[in-house]
Amino acid sequence: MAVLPITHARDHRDPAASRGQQKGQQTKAAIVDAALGLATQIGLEGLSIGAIAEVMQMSKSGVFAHFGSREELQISVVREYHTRFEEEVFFPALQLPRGMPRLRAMFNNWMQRTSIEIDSGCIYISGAVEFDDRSGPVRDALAGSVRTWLAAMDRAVVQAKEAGDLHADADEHQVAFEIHGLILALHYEARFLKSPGSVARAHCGFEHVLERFGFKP
Amino acid sequence: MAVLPITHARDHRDPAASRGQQKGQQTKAAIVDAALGLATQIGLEGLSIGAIAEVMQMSKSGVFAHFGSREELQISVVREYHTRFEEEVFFPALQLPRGMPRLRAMFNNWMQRTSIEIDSGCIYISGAVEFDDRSGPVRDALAGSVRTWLAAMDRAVVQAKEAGDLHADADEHQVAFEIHGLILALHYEARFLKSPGSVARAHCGFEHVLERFGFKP
DNA sequence: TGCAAAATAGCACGATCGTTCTTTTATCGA
DNA sequence: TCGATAAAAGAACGATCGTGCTATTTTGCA
Repeated sequence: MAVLPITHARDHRDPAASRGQQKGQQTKAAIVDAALGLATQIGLEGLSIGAIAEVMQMSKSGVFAHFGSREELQISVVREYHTRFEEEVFFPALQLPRGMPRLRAMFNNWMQRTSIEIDSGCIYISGAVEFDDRSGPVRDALAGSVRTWLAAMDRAVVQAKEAGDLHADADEHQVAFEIHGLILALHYEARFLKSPGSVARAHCGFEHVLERFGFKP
Repeated sequence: MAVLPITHARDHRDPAASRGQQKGQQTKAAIVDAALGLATQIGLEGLSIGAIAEVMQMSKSGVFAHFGSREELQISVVREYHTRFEEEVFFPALQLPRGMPRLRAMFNNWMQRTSIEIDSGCIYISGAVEFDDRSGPVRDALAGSVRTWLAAMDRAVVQAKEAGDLHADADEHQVAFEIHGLILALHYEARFLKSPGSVARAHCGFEHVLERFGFKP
């Protein structure tokens, strides 16, 4: 389905780029974008081809044909979210030197994204609830993305230890665990309970974690 | 199924109590029990009258008649969960003296319930995701229950301050916020990511929070 | 500009959903 | 045990779901 014919001329110049410019691929990207917007609000399981078709002003079958199954659409959405998360949270932090600057940047970027997601929702959090006792490719894609990010957090903590910013005997995943908890509490209390001041509490909690594990400002 | 016959004597003594023992009320309680079991696994929104009817070996309309709407059924499930949560987590902790013993008990009971819910799921967490940008009576019931519990946590922290177990200037909801984060991280990492050692990390994190806010063992 | 192929639309399918209405069965006091 | 009433079943409804199949339209190169 959606077979790409590759002409000689295009093939010569830049097959990947030309492929990305065909109408189909462009529409598909737009569908994934719309689907991601819907998924952040109503969850991956709440996604329906019909609702996406309405948003896109397309027919159900027109949308469907790009993916072949709802599951494949969900996976595309997870991948798109992963890409954006990396671009927004992870990559900018890599510009900063290892150790405390980068660790702080990672947390701050994560927090900022979560703050935005107080309105729009986060599929790493909603997806975890929807797929926590299921199996299959969607769950695998989701868990893979989250694990990748948490592993990056672990590495950032290790680097902070190596830089002498945190105690050498600090358990890196304990630090990451407590930070993860702050993000989850922020999302829960701000998005569900609508309680004000959650962003400040998460920031405050982050400082506590750093102090506890040896950071001296 | 499992019918309790009602004697005259009962009826004479307390009509209200006997009414509660009529077949219908008993069946309704059994339905709510089954529905709660389902909801912890697939969420409140995943609940379907048909699935409950199958579990109960009843007809759809037989189940439906007890509630009048799916929404009313969901609310009943939330209320049942609230009751059980109180009985299991909150009331036992009230047996202990105010201050650190009670605060510890509340956290430990909460943790233990969350540990069990690694297998069964927690509707305070899944429900928060499902209803975070919706309105209506189900959301209200859910948010009300959660707020009640978090307020009890706040009070327990205040009492620990009054008992001199925590710093007098500690912000009680900051403490509760960080504790809440630990519970959420435990649930996330254990239930979704299946990563081992999460229970120990939550325990460890709790001690860190206490230390940070002035508890000296 | 014409033509193959890709992209999209249209339609129908079986299933499941919550809900309503009617009918049958079970319950329980008199 | 009878009879009123509560409880449960049964059937049907409109809606929506994912998905297949077959037209139709659009695209993009020769």
